[in-house]
Amino acid sequence: MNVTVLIGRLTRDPEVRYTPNSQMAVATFTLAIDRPTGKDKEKQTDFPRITVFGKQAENCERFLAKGRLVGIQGRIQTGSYKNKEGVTVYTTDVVANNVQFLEWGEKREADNGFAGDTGIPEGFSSVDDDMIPF
Amino acid sequence: MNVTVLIGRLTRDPEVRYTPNSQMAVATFTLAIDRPTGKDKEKQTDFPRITVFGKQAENCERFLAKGRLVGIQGRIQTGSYKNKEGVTVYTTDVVANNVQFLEWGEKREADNGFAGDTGIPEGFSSVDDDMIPF
Amino acid sequence: MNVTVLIGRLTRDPEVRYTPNSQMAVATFTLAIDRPTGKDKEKQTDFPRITVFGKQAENCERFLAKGRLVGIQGRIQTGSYKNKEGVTVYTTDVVANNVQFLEWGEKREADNGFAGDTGIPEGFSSVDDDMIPF
Amino acid sequence: MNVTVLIGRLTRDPEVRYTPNSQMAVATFTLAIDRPTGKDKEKQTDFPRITVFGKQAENCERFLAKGRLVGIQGRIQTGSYKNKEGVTVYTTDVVANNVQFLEWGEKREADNGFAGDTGIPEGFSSVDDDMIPF
DNA sequence: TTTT
DNA sequence: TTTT
Repeated sequence: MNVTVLIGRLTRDPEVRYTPNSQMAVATFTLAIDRPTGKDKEKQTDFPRITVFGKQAENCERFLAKGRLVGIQGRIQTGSYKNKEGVTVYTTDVVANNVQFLEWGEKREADNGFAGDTGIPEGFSSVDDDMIPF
Repeated sequence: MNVTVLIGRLTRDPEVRYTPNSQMAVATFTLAIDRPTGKDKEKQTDFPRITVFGKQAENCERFLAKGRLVGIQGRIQTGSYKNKEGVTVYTTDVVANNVQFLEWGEKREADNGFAGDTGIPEGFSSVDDDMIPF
Repeated sequence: MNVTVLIGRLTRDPEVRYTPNSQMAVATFTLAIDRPTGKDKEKQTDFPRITVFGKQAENCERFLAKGRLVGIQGRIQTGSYKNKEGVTVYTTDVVANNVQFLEWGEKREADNGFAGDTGIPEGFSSVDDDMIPF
Repeated sequence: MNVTVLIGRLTRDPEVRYTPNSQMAVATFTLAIDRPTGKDKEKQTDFPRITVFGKQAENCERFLAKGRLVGIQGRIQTGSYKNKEGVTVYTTDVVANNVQFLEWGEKREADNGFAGDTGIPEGFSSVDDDMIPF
């Protein structure tokens, strides 16, 4: 059993890649979720990273943007990759099997992030067909 | 909203630390959760890291051991720390607010891991009172 | 373990009662949640009944209204009562421990439902202190 | 969004029916889940009813029995039927899309419940193809 | 008895 | 660095 449900806002526009073989869309983004905290403590926020595959990834690209509110149903997925120094980095993501758009309206102009700054974790920059979870 | 429910087996005995001020117990361990995968694909497993605070942490120390099956109800918590090279490492854990023991029996002899090998992520090696989430 | 997470719209304004002794607020309402269904099948909707206690119940009264979108985190609670014919009726509700308002704006004018039509299930019409789940 | 995760024990052996057209297996059973309650209050238990379809229903029939511990991932489904007095009865069930067996061993001898006492709610006694949720 |  |  591995179930996660989140409601939060995108910290940036989603990034979309395509797997080399099946050309399946893979969208990734990060949610900001405020932690319910006693009034004495300072506000804290969690930033889980979300991965979406296939048709839903394409819809995320079309309809989501920085700041938009979404509900996610998915599961925790762990992995690892070697960074350019050759050291192993461990990752923990939420792979969504259901993304619910809780706010609509005109899609915002894309973030004017420049090319080198994708917001995508290094280990995911080359999405691959064996990442597809079904 | 930030809800996670997991059922899996401990990859090692839990590790327990105490916060310096309140002397609250903090247990950490990793679960192995097999991914339900088509029979054609090879078996895959996720390894989310769990953190438990307080009385429940003490019970984890007493009753859990490597291989034991547990149910976790919690939420995803993200954080970061600087490693000894000064580079920021991002972490994603599940902070449990409910641990359900699904197997009992004699607690196993502890893993004969030697002192330097705690299995605890570097960023957590000094647990601190401001980690307490309530 | 008993965890439920829902996102849906209120079918009516919430109803609020107070327990006789502690005078704790108890809000009840029903959510409409569309079932994701193949395009060939007709649209289907589930209508789980939600119960909220205490401060959150008061906030539901203030901020929620028919049609409003909410997220619920809670657990399934079953019970039973005898109706006026003396036959036992079994109930299944979701007791919320967290209600997240996903839409704001002016609270709508109340439904012009007349007095005898509370929308509250018979077994709940007399809320009682021993219903308080904490 | 409509997500429920439960861990509990069967109150009876599962009952299995087949839909008239597709001859798909439909298993139903009730879980007992103890409510975590302060030590002052008396112990309380919830009894949600579970419905499982298809191959998983067949596995439930083969491997589950009264008292066995299971994990359920599913969603809340509401419905209604008319009883023999012609009065409408509303139902709330959990439709499982994943049943995890948390205990194994020899399947127990079936409950010696007599024929007229199926433990299945009246409204479900004639399972029908349009109940299949996919 | 049902919501957008 | 991984469990049955």
